[in-house]
Amino acid sequence: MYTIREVCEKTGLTAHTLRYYEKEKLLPSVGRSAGGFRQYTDEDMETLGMICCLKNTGMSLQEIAQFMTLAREGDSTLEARCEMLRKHREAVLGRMEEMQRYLDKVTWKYNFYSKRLAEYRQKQGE
Amino acid sequence: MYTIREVCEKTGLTAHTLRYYEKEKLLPSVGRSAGGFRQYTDEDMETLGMICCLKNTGMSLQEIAQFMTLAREGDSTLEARCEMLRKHREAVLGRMEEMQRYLDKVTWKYNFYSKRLAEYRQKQGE
DNA sequence: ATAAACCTTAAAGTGAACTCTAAGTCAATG
DNA sequence: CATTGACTTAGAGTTCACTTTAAGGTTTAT
Repeated sequence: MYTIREVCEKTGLTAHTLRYYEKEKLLPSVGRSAGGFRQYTDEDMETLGMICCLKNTGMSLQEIAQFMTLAREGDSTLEARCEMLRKHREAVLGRMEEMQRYLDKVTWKYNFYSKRLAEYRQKQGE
Repeated sequence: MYTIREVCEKTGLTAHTLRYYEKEKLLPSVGRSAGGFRQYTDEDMETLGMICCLKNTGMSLQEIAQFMTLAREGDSTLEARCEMLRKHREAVLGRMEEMQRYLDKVTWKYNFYSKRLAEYRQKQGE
């Protein structure tokens, strides 16, 4: 069991964000201590890992909430979830190819600027 | 010379967005026809290409505006621009490595779900 | 010459994802 | 047992990147 503070440290999310994710149904309702404090289980941590993975590959919180809601409904939603992951994986692959192309352009520009800068310094030194 | 419409078609940006970018100093002030309509030059198109490249690799519009403003100030800002590109390139590389790690996780999850789905269907069929 | 399509502006509105505030409760330490 | 600091809530506010609106001027086709 982890306190919200410990979960913040482990995930890099703020306490505000964790409560927000719970409100938005990304996480199931987290268990509470006698005093009403949140107590995150290892399973919650697993779910959070998946949330971060999906979020950081560009899935919207809304879609993540949808996925997580399906996950809580059991095996009858396996097909729908499988399909969501398939599509998402395709999207990520496409995004990475695009990024690679843009990266090449950034690299080219950087090299171009480096050369121009060297020339400029040459001229200044004369 | 291109009308705003032609530029929209070439870049995939809307006319609203193009005017917005100009207002935010991403583009220099674009030339106008007698009637006051924007006329984009090939140089403007080049700049737009760079803007899209930087934007699509995660640079904020604010930073792009900064970069473009420096570019208009001439060679004395070469060093600053070079440094911006170097840092941005690093960030993009880091982002891509992260994406790759997350992609592996998504792929793993997808395969896991596919297997579970096959098992589930097996059971249903019995 | 007039209608339809396209252009202009400033400014308000939108949606996503937080982020902060206020007012109060709980837990650990001197 | 009181104080300090972490936790609770609902709800308002912020930032980014557009996106739409309102009110009007321009161009092109008939």
